[in-house]
Amino acid sequence: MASPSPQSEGSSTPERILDAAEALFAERGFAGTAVRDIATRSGLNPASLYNHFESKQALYEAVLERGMRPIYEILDQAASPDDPPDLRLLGELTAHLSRSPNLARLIQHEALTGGGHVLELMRRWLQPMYARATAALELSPKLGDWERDELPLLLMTYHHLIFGHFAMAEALGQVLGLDFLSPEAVRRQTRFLAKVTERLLGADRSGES
Amino acid sequence: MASPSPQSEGSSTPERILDAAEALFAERGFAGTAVRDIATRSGLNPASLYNHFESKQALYEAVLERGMRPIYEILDQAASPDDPPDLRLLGELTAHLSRSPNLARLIQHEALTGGGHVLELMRRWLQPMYARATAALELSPKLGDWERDELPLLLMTYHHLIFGHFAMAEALGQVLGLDFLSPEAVRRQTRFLAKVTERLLGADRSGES
Amino acid sequence: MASPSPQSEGSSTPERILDAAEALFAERGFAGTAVRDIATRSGLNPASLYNHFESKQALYEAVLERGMRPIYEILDQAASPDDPPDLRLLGELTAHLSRSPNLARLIQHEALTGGGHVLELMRRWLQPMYARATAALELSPKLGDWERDELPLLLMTYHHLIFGHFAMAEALGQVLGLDFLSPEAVRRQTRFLAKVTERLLGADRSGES
Amino acid sequence: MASPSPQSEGSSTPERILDAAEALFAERGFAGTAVRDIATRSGLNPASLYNHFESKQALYEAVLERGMRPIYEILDQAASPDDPPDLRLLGELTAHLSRSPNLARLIQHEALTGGGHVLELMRRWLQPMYARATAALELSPKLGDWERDELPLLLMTYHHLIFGHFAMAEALGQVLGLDFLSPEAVRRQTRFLAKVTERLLGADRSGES
DNA sequence: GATGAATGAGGATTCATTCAT
DNA sequence: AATGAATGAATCCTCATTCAT
Repeated sequence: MASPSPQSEGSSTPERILDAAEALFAERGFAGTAVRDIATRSGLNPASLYNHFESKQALYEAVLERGMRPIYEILDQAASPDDPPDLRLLGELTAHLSRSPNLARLIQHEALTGGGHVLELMRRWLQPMYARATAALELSPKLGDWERDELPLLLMTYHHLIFGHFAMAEALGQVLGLDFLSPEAVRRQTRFLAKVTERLLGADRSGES
Repeated sequence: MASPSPQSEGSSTPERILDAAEALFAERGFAGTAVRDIATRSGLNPASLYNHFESKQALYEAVLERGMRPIYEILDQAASPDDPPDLRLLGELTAHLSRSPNLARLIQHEALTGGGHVLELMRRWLQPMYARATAALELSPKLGDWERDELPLLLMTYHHLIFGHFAMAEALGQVLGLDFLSPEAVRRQTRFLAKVTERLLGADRSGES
Repeated sequence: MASPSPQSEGSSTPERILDAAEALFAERGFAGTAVRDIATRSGLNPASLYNHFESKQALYEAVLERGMRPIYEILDQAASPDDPPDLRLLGELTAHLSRSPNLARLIQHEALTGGGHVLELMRRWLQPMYARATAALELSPKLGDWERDELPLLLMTYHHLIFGHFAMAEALGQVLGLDFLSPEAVRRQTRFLAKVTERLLGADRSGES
Repeated sequence: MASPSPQSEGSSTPERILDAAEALFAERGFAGTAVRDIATRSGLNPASLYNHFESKQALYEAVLERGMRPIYEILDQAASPDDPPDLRLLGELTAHLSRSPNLARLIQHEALTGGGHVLELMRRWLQPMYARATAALELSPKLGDWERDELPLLLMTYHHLIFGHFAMAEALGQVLGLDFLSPEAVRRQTRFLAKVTERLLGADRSGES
């Protein structure tokens, strides 16, 4: 059910474990993933895994931490008051997630099972993420015709278009017979995001973007 | 961890089981839900549950079946060549899901764990759903400036704005301190959808909406 | 390592489990006893055991509870201000423990590992036991030449002569090649206790015994 | 759960290990003690421990050996035909055990779990100990009114009053709110032993005390 | 002598499921 | 239709021990 992954050859043991865990947690969720499978995929005995991580839960959090850090950094540096919702930011996020779609699935799993043992992580990660995003949005030029209480909805829309998109990319791709992760598809999604942004927030309808 | 739900008092035993299962599957996913907890929440002994459903898997599918039928029907009757992506359809879906947000979470769980023992269900439910929606979209008047290969992206966007929205409503509501399920919030979301639709697909840029 | 015990045939399942557990806990202590061995000795699958007791710890406490109750009752009814430390009490305790020497070992295990997860039980059982015993002792006629702060030492002496004796009976019996549990040996120990009591607390040195 | 003990600073590594092991074995018994905890308490990695002792079992036996030697020597040199059961012997044992109460607990653990992998040790240590003690007792002057088959019972009594006393000192002290290990308490126990001996074996009933 | 990493065996416990009542 | 009791398989994790460094 889980054979040693080829990509993680030269890396350190903890990294191999994190890779294996990330893939399986993303695919099956926390409860659906057996420690034994993570171990097998890392080429280890399950017991060895506990030399590197204290528990399944701790491993899960390490996976999340490692995955979230770059996203956090992208959000951090992107507090610039540029173009509408910061097309550069959207582009970078899209690029990053297209490279590690597991991450998007992990985050969506988190969001779905919210109430449980991970709500703290949501508080720790998602909330500041939204705080920053809100701040960025408010600096955006043309918010004219959105009500203040529609802002969170706009934000969620972007959340869906980025995280939701890549979280469902693989599954939906299979069902629809498409590939949402090819470089071309990623370019298309980036272009799509720009177009959507232009229409939702963008330049005055009479002028150019 | 799971006490008998008050709302399902007068209903039949299978319905009480389905209610309990729906809530727990939505909250914790398939793997994260224990049959014993479903039984407890239904006021039953775990063994009794097997008088009504053949297995956990069968119960899960029954939950999905029961939940999906009304959605399927909404989609069915809404193949009318009306206004942009059929605002009435969007409104009905929104209304329905706001009443049973569990369903939205279930569907998103399905979408996330795609590969597994549920892919068949995705094929059975999601694919026709998308087929219908695509058909509906293509009948929409102003698709002028969207490329053909952007259509699935538009579709996904609507999927997110409907299913993703209500799937994350509870969790995100907690984190952001908002209530996305109040009647008022549902009205706002419906209005928001209309606005988004108007901008994405709607009225000629020179005319009115 | 543990074959179904013959003595516990007709009894109820929980009782069979308690019997098995008592024997093994007495022999090997809490940490040294495997749930699997208790199950085997009860003629059960380890999982079945959890239909009757919540955990190993809970089972252990049930064993202790069941074993302590009769002792507690003996102590209860023996608050009579009779002869020196109530020879009848000593006799009854001796008789009882000689019939279930496991109990004595269990109590000594408890006393030895004191600090741990069982200290609460010690507080619950041993302390009142000592309180009662102290009260009884103080009513004893000839305490003349014992200092007040020697009372606990006298108490401990009796604790040893009763509980310690039967706790070590089997092991020491093997080493010394004697049988401390035969009816005759029990009578001898009872006589011995009376003699010791006579000398330690008993009758005036000049008068009768 | 086990932090490096302060007292064993300057000592050699094997001694530090023996100290840690003695404390933990005394507290939790053999089965209840994890090699890892011994290592931690010795300030070592579990693996390092195996540079000094072949196995957990070997370490346990080394602890017992080290602890028993002085007792053995005390018993050895005390075969003198002095006063009733050799008050000096009792005093020395009491003094020694009050200084290392762990030892008393260890011995009682041994006595309790008799049947197992330690019975050989009992044979090796306890039996000669009793042999010597018996010899010593028989040289005692006033055994007049004890039957020959009561001798082992007298012996056990002394065993309890010495080993049992210090084995339970800490635990019982906590429950009763007393300190049985303070110098004063040790003096009191010594005095108590003398008094008991006087009454059980001592001076002619008609003469002086 | 010390250690980080590895492991097979076994630890307690939970799981979904069955069956006699 | 309901349940208490039973169970094999699997759960996460700890154990004592080994070995290359």
